[in-house]
Amino acid sequence: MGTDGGAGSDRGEAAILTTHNTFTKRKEPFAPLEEGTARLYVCGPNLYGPVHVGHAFSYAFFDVVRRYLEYRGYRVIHVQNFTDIEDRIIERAGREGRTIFDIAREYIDRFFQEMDALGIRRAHHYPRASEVIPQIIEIIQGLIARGHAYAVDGDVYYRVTSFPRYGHLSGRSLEEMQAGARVEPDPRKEHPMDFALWKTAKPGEPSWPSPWGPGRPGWHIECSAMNLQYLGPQTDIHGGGEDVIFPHHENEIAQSEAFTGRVPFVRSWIHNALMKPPVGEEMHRHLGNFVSLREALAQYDADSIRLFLLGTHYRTPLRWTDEAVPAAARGLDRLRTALANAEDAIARSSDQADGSLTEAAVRVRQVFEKAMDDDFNTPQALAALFTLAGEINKVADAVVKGTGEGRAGLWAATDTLRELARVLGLSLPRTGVDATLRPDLRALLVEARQQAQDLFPDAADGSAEEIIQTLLAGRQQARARRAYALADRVRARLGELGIIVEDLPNGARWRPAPRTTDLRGSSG
RNA sequence: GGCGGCGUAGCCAAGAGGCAAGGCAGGGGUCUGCAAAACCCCGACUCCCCGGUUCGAAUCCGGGCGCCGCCUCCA
Repeated sequence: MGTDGGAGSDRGEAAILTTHNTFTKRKEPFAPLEEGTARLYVCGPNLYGPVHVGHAFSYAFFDVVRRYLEYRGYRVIHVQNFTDIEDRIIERAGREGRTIFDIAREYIDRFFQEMDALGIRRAHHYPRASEVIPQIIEIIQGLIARGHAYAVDGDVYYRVTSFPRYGHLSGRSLEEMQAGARVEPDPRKEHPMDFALWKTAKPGEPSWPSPWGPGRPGWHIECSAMNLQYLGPQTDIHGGGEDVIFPHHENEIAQSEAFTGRVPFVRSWIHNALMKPPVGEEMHRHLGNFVSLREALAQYDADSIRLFLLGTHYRTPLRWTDEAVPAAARGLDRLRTALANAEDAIARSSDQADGSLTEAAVRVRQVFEKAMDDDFNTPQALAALFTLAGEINKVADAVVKGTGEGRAGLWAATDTLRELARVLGLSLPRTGVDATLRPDLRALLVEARQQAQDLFPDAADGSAEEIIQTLLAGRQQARARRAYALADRVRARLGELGIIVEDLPNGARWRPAPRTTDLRGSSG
């Protein structure tokens, strides 16, 4: 077995991926139920409002989990739910005179737009609670039949005392939970910790017909139904923020295992730590102190945000601040610059071999894999990338100075850097300029032509990139004539537009400045 | 009250018995018309504090101090 697509089979290493399992509180070797296939379920958002950077952290991390599993040769089946039936959405719908489906549609559209922008690969299935009502009813009926649930006045509750392992995931016993209970127990419940599987409809609320009368599902049951529907009775990895360990995931285990009889429901529970807001300790949508993903994307580019998010291990809390994120953006610039330096050096390098850099690429890949194998240690993996960038720069520097060569090694190293960065979801785009800058660039060109028409041809129809190239070419001639004032002025003006110009021995190079503020905003 | 976690350089952050990764910021130097980038050199005599175990502890044990999460909806 393991000859086709097993873990790391194409890497020749018998490395073992270990993941921290919340259920056992230990790191365990990743061993999927089905050889070569990884079933991944990630708890998705409640659609009552926009997602914030904390959600982005969770989804970006699990995106990396998926990418790494695929890098390791697994076929991944990735499912993420949308909660479109829940108290807050219903409340909001009532307040705004809309349907819950209307609200859900708005935020699903927005969700995809923002996730795409962040470079998060789409899951294979995005079931919504409202789409699995028949499966939910079937599960509830099964639970009643097996004595794990009971109906009262149109509500159905899960009987926690019927499930001996209840509390294991969150590490507490029924007695402990009762001691800390902060809500008045519903007298109709057999046990205070019994939770709702089905809620009878209140006037004006959306409802579905059921054997217990019109009503709607409780929150936890949707995920049990979706798992069963899309991944089967057992899943390899089930993830989410650590705030949903209890009661959500605890209840999922109780429902799913009691219904299917298959244990464990999930082989490895993975929970990310929560992100803190710039000020305060908890970032919550209902507290109103969150940084929305939309705001974040307006201010920073996707790679910078990802680099920031992955710079802390996923089980360590991190804080979104106006110092830390720009610092990550500048760090990202170092990675991009290394690639640009390598390309520049390759262009002027003639020989074929450079053993040291080729070896460095192999070594860095090993370090990267070792880090990722150890419970997705992205900070260490990132450090490996920076090490490789440094090695690339050294060789590129030597090539430029004429003291070294290394075309083959530079190729190998840049390929490796790009490939491993992609596993972390970093796209490291070569360049690229905001198309909305074109009018400003045009104006700058017109201004330059007024100074020296012979140096700057009128690129009236050119794209933003072409205008930049025209400006740089003219500037180069100006420099050749020692017209430094003009050359420096063009460079400074480009700088104001977020275009950094670097004069290299063989010509000028440009790149977008690390985006640490909203260039379109008032601060720019 | 119960369960769990955290405290490492100016900032962010890995490491979990054997010379304290990496990034950002900072200082000096090389290169450059200048700038930028890159390269070279420099930074915790020490990992919240106090004890203990050990040849050896940031890492293990005990006790403090400070901060936080969950126990109710939350990624």
